[in-house]
Amino acid sequence: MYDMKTKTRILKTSRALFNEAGEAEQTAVDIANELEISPGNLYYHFKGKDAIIEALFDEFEEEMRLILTGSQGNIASLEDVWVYIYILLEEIYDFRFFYYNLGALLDRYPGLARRFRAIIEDKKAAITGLIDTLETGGALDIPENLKEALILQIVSTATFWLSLYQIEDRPLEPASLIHRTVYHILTLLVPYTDEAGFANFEKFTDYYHEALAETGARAHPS
Amino acid sequence: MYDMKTKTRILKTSRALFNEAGEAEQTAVDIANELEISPGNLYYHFKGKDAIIEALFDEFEEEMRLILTGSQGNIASLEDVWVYIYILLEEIYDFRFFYYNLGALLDRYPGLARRFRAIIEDKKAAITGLIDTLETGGALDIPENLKEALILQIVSTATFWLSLYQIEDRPLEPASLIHRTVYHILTLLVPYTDEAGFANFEKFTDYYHEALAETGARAHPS
DNA sequence: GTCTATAAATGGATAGAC
DNA sequence: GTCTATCCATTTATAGAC
Repeated sequence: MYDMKTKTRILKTSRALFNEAGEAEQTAVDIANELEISPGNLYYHFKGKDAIIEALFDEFEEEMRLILTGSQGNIASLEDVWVYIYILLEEIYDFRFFYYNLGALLDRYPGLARRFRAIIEDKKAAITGLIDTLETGGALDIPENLKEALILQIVSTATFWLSLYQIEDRPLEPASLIHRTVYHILTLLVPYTDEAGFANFEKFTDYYHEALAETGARAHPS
Repeated sequence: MYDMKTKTRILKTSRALFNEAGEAEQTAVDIANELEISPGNLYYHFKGKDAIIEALFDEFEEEMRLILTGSQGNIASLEDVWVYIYILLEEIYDFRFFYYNLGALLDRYPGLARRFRAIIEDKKAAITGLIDTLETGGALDIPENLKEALILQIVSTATFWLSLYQIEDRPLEPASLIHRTVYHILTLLVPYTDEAGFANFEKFTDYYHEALAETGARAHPS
């Protein structure tokens, strides 16, 4: 931390602060205090909180693009889907403050709205590609008139899962949270798998419950 | 409008303002201006914006409870489900500003968070009851190990649908928006219906496309 | 109940010394 | 690059007259 450039430290600390305590709650001065630098110094590096958020979005956008436009050609089974979705959700978790405040944020920074929309489109394309691959490989068979809605459903879940857990307010470890959501998404595909795929899914169910148990959470509220 | 008590007018106008331009953007003075009363007068009736929001939530909570805990015993077909979900989403639409800013809002008013969570629980119970009724009637058959996830999926969609369309940013008439979402939710049930149910669903598909056409929107982006 | 006027508080932003 | 000091703008909130 000590050898980082101030500009880098500002981004790192801001992100942590936003994720933990909410973006809307943090002022420029708060960030400066957390870093133990003066507000003046902060403003020397970034023209206010807006500029910091834009820079953070740059980072987020780049990493999302890497995941979403990377080759999904080698995904052949539900196991592979599991891993892929896990990685996607993990990345979202690292920038979760964007998702907590989405509405307010896109209102305040219209430039971001356009770019965020583009990420959603990439997500849609990635999921579509993934499903097509699975269908070609014979692991899945989805009626044509349901496919579009199913894809939208998956994209939607992969976008708003954090909001749902935020409301539920049962604090879960990040890993459980993500496991649970991946499980949830795979659930959507199960009706369209063959017998083998269904058997596989049962395995995932076990894995999911184990993962929850490991981190001290429970699959079902008491 | 002229014969309404000022207190009522404040609530009515605030809600409209919040829904149209975002809650975070409106100050107490903005609301007073819109009503053409003085800020002092506004503060006489409500101890600031917080008090207004709480009063609006009171209204929302009551109407949601009426819908969610009302008798769903007479729901026997997918058609009935369609109507029921439509009414639910319509109510949410009337208080949509709560949903745009959900994260920030629940952070700012922790008291609201508890109550909002209770509404989600009611939603979950209502959907569960509805599905049980359909299963008893023979219209649906859902594998036991998928049921919980399916219910959560429906609740989640019925909560975050507006956020999704907000991002998509294709301004739709409220009616199309709601139609589309109901269609979307029913899609989740289709894999578990019998042949008759599936045929019925095709009819809904047509209805859905007609509804979109009527309001000048398109089912698919060009 | 409603107004005008004004105080108090907060957060955003910059100038100038080091 | 970094600090201190300060200013400006916005929003909240209240006092006191009508």
